[in-house]
Amino acid sequence: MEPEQAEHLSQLHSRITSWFTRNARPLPWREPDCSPWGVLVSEVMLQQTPVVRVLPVWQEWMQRWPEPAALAAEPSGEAVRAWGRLGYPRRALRLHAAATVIVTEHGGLVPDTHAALLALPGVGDYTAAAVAAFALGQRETVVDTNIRRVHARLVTGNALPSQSLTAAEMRLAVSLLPDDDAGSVAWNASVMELGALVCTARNPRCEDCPVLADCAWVRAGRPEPHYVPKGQAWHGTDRQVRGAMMAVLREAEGPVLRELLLAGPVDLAAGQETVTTPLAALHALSAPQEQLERALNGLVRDGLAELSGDGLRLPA
DNA sequence: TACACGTGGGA
DNA sequence: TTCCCAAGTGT
Repeated sequence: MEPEQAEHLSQLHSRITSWFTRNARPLPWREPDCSPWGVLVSEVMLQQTPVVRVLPVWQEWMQRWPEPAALAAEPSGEAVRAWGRLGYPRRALRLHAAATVIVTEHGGLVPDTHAALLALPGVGDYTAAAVAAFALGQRETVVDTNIRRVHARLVTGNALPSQSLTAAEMRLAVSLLPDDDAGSVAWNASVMELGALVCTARNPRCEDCPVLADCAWVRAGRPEPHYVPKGQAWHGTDRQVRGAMMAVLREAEGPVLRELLLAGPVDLAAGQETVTTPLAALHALSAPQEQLERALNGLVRDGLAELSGDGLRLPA
C-alpha cells in the first residue's frame, strides 16, 4: 500500500473509532464482564432483529440460563417459549442445540476459535466472526448488513451494498481491517454502530457522520441504489400462519387440539372469541385448510412443535 | 443461487 | 395504510 493510502486508512480508523467512543449505545453484551455465552446469545438474537426488541429477552435469558449447561438441561421448547415474539423461532431451537453441543463437545465452554464456533448450530460466518471478535478479542473480518452498507457508501460509492455478499466486498473488508487485535475489534464494532445509528438504510444522518468528507457516495452526489430491494411477502404466506400457530403454542399450558388449530374461521358473532387471543388471531387469518395443515406439518418437521396425543405442543 | 424463515415499529 | 427493514442461517 502507498504511504498516502496508509495514512488515509489510518485516519478513517481513528475518526470512526473515536466517534464510537463518544456515541456507542451502552449495550449489556458489550460490557467487559459479559461472558462469551452472553455475547453468543446476543448475536443470535440480533440476527435480523432490532436491538430494542432483543434487550429485554436477552436479560431474561441471561438470568435464567447464565451458562450453556443451564439451557441444555431444559427441553428445547422452553427456549422457544422464552424466545417470545423475537421472530424466527428456529433460532431459539438452534441456540438450544448449540448449548447442547457446547456441553457435550466443549466441556460447557463456548469454543474459542472461528472454526469451532462456525460448527455450532445457528452460527454462520457472521456470528462466528462476531463472537470471536467481540467476546474473545480476536482479529476477525466481521461483515454484517451495517458494515456492508458503510463500506458500499464510504468506499465504493453505492447507495446500498449488493444483494448478496460478494468476494469483492470481502476483499474490501479485509483490506480495511486494522492489523492489530484490539484495533480490529474496535473497528468492527465502530463501523457496525456507525451503520446502525448514522449510515442507516433509509434517511442516513450524514450531518452526524465523522467521515462525511471521505464518503464516495456523498461525493458522487448520493446516487440512487442500483436495484430495487424486493420486499418479503407476508400477508397470506405460510410464515404468517406458522407465526400465528407458534403464538398459540407459546401461551398454551399443554397440548393444543389439532382440530382447534386447523379449524376454519369461527363465527365471531357467537362471541366465543375475540381477536385478542392468539387462537382467535390464527382463525382470523381465514387460511385455507390445506395451508393450515402445511404450516402445522412444517412446524413439526422443523422441530418447533411436536404431536402429543391429538394435540400439538412445544417440544418437551 | 435463490428462497424460506417471524415480528413489530417507523416513515 | 402499506411498505421497508433489522448484528443471518440453512437448504
